[in-house]
Amino acid sequence: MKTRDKILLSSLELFNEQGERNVTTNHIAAYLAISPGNLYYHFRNKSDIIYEIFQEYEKLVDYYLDIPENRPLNLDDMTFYLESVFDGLWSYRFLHRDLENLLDRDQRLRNDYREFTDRCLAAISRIFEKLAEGGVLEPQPDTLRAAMSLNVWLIVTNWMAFLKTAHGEKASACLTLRELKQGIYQVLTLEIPYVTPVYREQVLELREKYRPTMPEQEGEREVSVG
Amino acid sequence: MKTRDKILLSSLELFNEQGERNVTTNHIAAYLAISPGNLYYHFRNKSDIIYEIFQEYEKLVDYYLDIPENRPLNLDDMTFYLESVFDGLWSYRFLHRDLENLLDRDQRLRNDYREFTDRCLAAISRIFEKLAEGGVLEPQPDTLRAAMSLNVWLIVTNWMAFLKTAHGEKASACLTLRELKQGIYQVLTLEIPYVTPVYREQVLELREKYRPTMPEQEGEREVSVG
DNA sequence: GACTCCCTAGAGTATATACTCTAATAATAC
DNA sequence: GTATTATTAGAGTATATACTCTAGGGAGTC
Repeated sequence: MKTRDKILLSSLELFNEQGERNVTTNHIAAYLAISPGNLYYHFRNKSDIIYEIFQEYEKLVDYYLDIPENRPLNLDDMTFYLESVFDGLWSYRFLHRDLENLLDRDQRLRNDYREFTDRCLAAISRIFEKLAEGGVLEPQPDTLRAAMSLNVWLIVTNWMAFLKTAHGEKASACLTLRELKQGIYQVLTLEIPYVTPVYREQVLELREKYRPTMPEQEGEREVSVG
Repeated sequence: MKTRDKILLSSLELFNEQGERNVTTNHIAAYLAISPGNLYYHFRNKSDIIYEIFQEYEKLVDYYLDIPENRPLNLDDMTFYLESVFDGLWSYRFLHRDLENLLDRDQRLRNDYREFTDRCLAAISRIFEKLAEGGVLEPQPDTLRAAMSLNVWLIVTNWMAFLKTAHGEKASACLTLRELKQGIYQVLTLEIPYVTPVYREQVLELREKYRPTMPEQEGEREVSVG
């Protein structure tokens, strides 16, 4: 693998594990056993590394959120979207951790992220619309659907932060993809009232699959996640 | 005012405006026109300042979220809770910005925050319960109510972050309390399906008050907030 | 061999940041 | 007044971090 790609890959890995703030360019170089000079030969600065990783993330999510125009959506589609989005979040989880600081430091990123958000919100809304076409959800007026989509976005993008802050320990390491996907339970909770009677049972069943299992057997404490 | 209190006050102000990461102890001292030595005479380190500010925040929110046990809750109560909570968020908004890093750097804060979250979630759930008693909301099973409360928490605590990232410009400064309170619109959106028919109209009316006004007259772009 | 181009090493730098140390000054107690 | 304590100034430090600069190796081409 090319050094440049190694840098991107390792940066992502380190950022995800330790947070961007705690990973310096020198750390990345040391981790790869290359010199700082080498790293800076491939990237002008740290921001450029982050920006490039963000672009990968953007591509991935855009790919996931591609919505077929020729047919309505069903429950399987919804499951796929939810699973995919949380997979993406997991793979690039550092981005949503220190987002505000990242955006403050890089205007390109700020603009791109804003547009990215808009695209995602539009996609979520469109998914709701097509789920209604497919008879899974009750149809809703545009404004309500938009507000709901925004709520979904808020839950999806911040579920991980909640998990990390709700943990007692450092939590950076001990978070799992499985836990993350309990966010799907939360999203489905939001949707329940809008599910058509025909699909109600199925959705509730699907939701159960993501129900948080009380994690700590020590009986110490439980996050009251329902 | 005592120097110690001035430090706390100015720190809060600077943290809110520029983010904790961007405000050094030297900045705080310079802002107050005191020496670094003086600052460190009053506080052992930066973490202690943050921790003390957090404790104020905790007290404030705990005070707001005190729930009368002798009567059910009505719509005015709900409005009060929402308004108060967003006021509190506004006053201490830096805390929710870089929370993960703050918690990583201070174990006390981590523990306290975890308990704080639990208390808030319990309070939200209790409010829903009492709103049901008051006939405002339909009663819900415990698990659903818990999951809903968590969704409310996610929306409330992350609405500001969304606003900041959705803005095109640096946004640190140009965010207003008024905009922040559009978060109430989002929370009420979540509650709509559970409002009893008797109160439906009133809640929708209340919600309208917080509807985001399309902000930029330049016709440039609009955050699709419904 | 010499030239070029891509890549790499590694010492080095400017700046920042959290924090320390000493000495002096103001406030208070006796 | 004097002793004691609380407060303050301000220079200074250790460490970190993002980044630079120079020198050179290796591979391909002529």
